[in-house]
Amino acid sequence: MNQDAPKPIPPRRPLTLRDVSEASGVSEMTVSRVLRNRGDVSQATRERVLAAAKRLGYVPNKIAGALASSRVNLVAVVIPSFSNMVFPEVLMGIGSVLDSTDLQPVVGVTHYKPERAEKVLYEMLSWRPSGVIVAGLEHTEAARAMLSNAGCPVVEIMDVDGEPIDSMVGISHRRAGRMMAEAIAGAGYRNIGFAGTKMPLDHRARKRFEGFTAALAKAGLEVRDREFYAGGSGLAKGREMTATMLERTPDLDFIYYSNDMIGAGGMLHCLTEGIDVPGRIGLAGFNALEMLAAFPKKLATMDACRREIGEAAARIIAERTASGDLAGEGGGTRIELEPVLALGDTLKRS
Amino acid sequence: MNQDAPKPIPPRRPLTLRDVSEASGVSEMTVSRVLRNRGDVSQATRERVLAAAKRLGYVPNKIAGALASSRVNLVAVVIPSFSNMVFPEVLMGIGSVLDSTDLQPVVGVTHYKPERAEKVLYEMLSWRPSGVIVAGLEHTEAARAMLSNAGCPVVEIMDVDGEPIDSMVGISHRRAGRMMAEAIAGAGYRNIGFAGTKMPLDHRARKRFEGFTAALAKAGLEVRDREFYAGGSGLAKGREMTATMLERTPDLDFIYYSNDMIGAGGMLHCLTEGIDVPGRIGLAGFNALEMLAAFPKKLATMDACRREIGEAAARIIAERTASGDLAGEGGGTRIELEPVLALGDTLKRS
DNA sequence: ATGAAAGCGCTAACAG
DNA sequence: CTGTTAGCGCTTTCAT
Repeated sequence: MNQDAPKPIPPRRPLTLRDVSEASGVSEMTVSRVLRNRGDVSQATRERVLAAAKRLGYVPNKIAGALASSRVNLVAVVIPSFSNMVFPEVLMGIGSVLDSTDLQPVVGVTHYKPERAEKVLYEMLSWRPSGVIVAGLEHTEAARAMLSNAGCPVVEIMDVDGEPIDSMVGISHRRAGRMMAEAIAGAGYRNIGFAGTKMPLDHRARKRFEGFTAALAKAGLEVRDREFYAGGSGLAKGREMTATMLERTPDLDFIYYSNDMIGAGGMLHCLTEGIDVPGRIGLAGFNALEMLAAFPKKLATMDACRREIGEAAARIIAERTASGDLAGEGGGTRIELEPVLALGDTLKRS
Repeated sequence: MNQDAPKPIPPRRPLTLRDVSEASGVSEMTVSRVLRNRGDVSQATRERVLAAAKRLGYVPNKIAGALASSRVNLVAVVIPSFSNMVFPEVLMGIGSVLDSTDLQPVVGVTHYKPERAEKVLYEMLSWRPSGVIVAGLEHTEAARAMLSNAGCPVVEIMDVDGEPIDSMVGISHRRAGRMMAEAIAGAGYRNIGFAGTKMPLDHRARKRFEGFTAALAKAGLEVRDREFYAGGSGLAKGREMTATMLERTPDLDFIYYSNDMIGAGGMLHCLTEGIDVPGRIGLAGFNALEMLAAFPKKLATMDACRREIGEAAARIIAERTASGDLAGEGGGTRIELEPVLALGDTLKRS
């Protein structure tokens, strides 16, 4: 074997800076500088070190680095679920912004359970992240205490109906519900049903519903029928629920769905049953899933600005991290995005 | 204010074990023992410590803990994308298994770019995770080197057409493509088209296509037309591509789609255009998305066992971590799952 | 059952 | 430009 081209030797124990130092004949400190592109190092030394590190297959130990520097390039992201497309889209927004920094998102999932949220948060904060992005404004007392003392920027996302701990980015779900109710009532629908998820802990869905009923009340209307589901495919459930409601309350002339998946399912039901939409019955969902564009009829919906929310939240963390403003001296940023109504083909123009 | 119920004082600097030690009058070491449920500590001391920790709002510093113990409860998960439902489902499988351990998944996304995969991997390995789960068997040389030397269990998932570095869990995409081709040819279709994503780096899609064409060839057939797309909503793209192909090659009697979203789009196109499916033309997708169940017609598809793959991979990591078998003395586990064909309503029974 | 001492692998701060 | 010296906050190990 050619001695001038030594093969990397698979290490038994993880390599340390010291190994690279010895292999390159340069002090640990200088190796550290080269590897982090910090300070002035001569081109010659730099190359020697890089060559040695590469040949050995050295991967720095961020744990030690983080402990020594008390800097951690992790951003904790706490979301309730992966299952519908809404949070993946928020994550994509976060990722697209953080990709151009050296920050890295770390995701924790709570399944809409406050006690899990507490645990996930505790776990993540114990890694001393550079920032926290958490869905929603409602937290247990313990979670709120942890967030207040996190010692890093905290951005609560999705919702702006409440007081943030630090910063918040989102839409007003009450307003979203209200806007939809006004559009529906304004278009002349009178016998309105609601289909949603069986989730007392989905505060945003609850707020939309509250805004919805409040605005209906103002128009002298109330929800004529409602149906809730848990688990399973949204699309299929939407079909079932729609069938159920139309049978139970035949004179319904509108159904407001708490998300686009069940809304699209309801629309499919009407299409296959030959029910005239939006004449005989109008339909609307929530989220503005891209998917809707492909259906024969476009469901009325409302854009929740998911990607933008992720981007804005990540930007807040990135900026505060860059400026070293850990405590949020500025008093925290508040960004309310505008949910945009899309009438589509399932809500009569008023 | 009641002096017996002192309020937690928001700390300027993160609290340390020492703070809890001083507040409780117990040595740091004992505090550490209590907080980790390790060793014997008297009930009285335990309570004092717990009370102090809670009152102060102490959150342990895992960075220091990990450095001292060289134990990290993180599992690195490297996936190409969040955008379709396939990887979120894998993540749910992983999560469901790790939730009952003290391991925590950390997700990195590569966007199907080898150079990003390398960077993400380097970044994650530098946190010395307890295990790595990475999608696919194809890696750059550098990535392969890092994985080989990771010093922890490495599970390559989704695909089994190749040699794993350590363990692998997945299906054979070549075989999946072959099975579908056999079903299609067996049902009597002869003018077969293919619609897929413009992704030379999606090796699994490529392997399915290879298996597909190989099996067609064996039946004396070849792909009559093909169409590729990039980006955008799958559903909408599926419609467009289908329209395009049917115009260009009117005698097509089957289209095989590389995923269910575009397949469902194609099906919607046929439904709205009144094209007889599966008589005039047959359709099939891939993934067995739950969503398909809600459409008026069920698309023929193949289950890629996404959730099961996630679960099995997580189980391998969890077991190896529990048994301390970091190096994979057992030689690595190989699990090939069986993709299940679902004919649905869009592929004639043979 | 509890404590004291010695690092884990790296980086900040300072010295040359 | 490069090296030296102290820790970072915790856990391991060994006393007591």
